[in-house]
Amino acid sequence: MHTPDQRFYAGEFRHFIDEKNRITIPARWRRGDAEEFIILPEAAHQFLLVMSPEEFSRMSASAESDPNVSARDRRIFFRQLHSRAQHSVADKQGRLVLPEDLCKKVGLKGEVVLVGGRGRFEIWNLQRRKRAHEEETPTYQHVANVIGL
Amino acid sequence: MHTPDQRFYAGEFRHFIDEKNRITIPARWRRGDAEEFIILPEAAHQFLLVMSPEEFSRMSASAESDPNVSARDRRIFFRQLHSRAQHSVADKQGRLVLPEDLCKKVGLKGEVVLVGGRGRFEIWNLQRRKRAHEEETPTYQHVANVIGL
DNA sequence: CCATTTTTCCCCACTTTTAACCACCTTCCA
DNA sequence: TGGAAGGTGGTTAAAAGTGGGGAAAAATGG
Repeated sequence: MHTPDQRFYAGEFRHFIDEKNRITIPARWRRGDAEEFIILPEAAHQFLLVMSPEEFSRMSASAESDPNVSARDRRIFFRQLHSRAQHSVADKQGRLVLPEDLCKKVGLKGEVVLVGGRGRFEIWNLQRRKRAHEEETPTYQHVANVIGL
Repeated sequence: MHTPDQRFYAGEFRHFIDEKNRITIPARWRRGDAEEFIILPEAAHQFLLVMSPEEFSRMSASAESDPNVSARDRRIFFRQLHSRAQHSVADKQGRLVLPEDLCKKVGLKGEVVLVGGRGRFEIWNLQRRKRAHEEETPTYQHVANVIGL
């Protein structure tokens, strides 16, 4: 249930993107020096998705095999997917350089929120995150009730 | 029926959260040094839930497979779940640092109540716990009667 | 192909926060 | 009644987060 590269990002952190578009990855989320990441904007440009290359591969593989997607759609999807994704390596201080264009797309500047999500994490604009979180809360509470959390 | 990491927390303890948001885990509940825990607020922000990463995984797995939850709701649920949960490790004295924001959410400060509950335990605000306990007592007694306890 | 400008990235430095460690007091039990 | 264990408080050293300078690399233009 826990492969070696299977990361687990949990919690929420507020950090700053500096003048050089660098953002510190929470220390608890780091595994070692010069960690590699794939960065891509979420489909609706609501936030940035960050994950390891392995997680990216897993995600791609699952898209590859989904029976609900036609071969044609799949081809188009992968073309866009790989053009949107960017590769980045953390520096010795554990910071990631976020590509300027991706930041613009999802409205990232100054203080942002890093949100853990299993094998990946998200980077959100502060206000947008607040709104989305509030919108999702009723659903969360509903499911929590159902499963008896 | 008892896997190695399957814990059983029983009883109720009154402890103090200090200036640094540390709380001592009851000695009887400790298993070893540097024990790991996942901390998350209960859905209605009534108290904090504390459990081992294994217990957290089990709980996640049960949500994963529940047939009463739609795929969409499930996705939202997991997003929120992982953003709310925080990872923490006990120090050599058996104390846990509780994240400030989580304490605020459920109104924890100074003296609190630790309540055992199967594989996890709860941390309550004193008054709130008292009220909730009184409200739940009739139900408890009713069921106890039914099952002949 | 070389010179110049721009960008990237590596490293150092500072401040704040975290966590490791030590010390004390109280309680429980032999 | 003394020793050990449990709970709490505080000090100090380490780590985390942030900012910035300068070398290396890349892009640009003649």
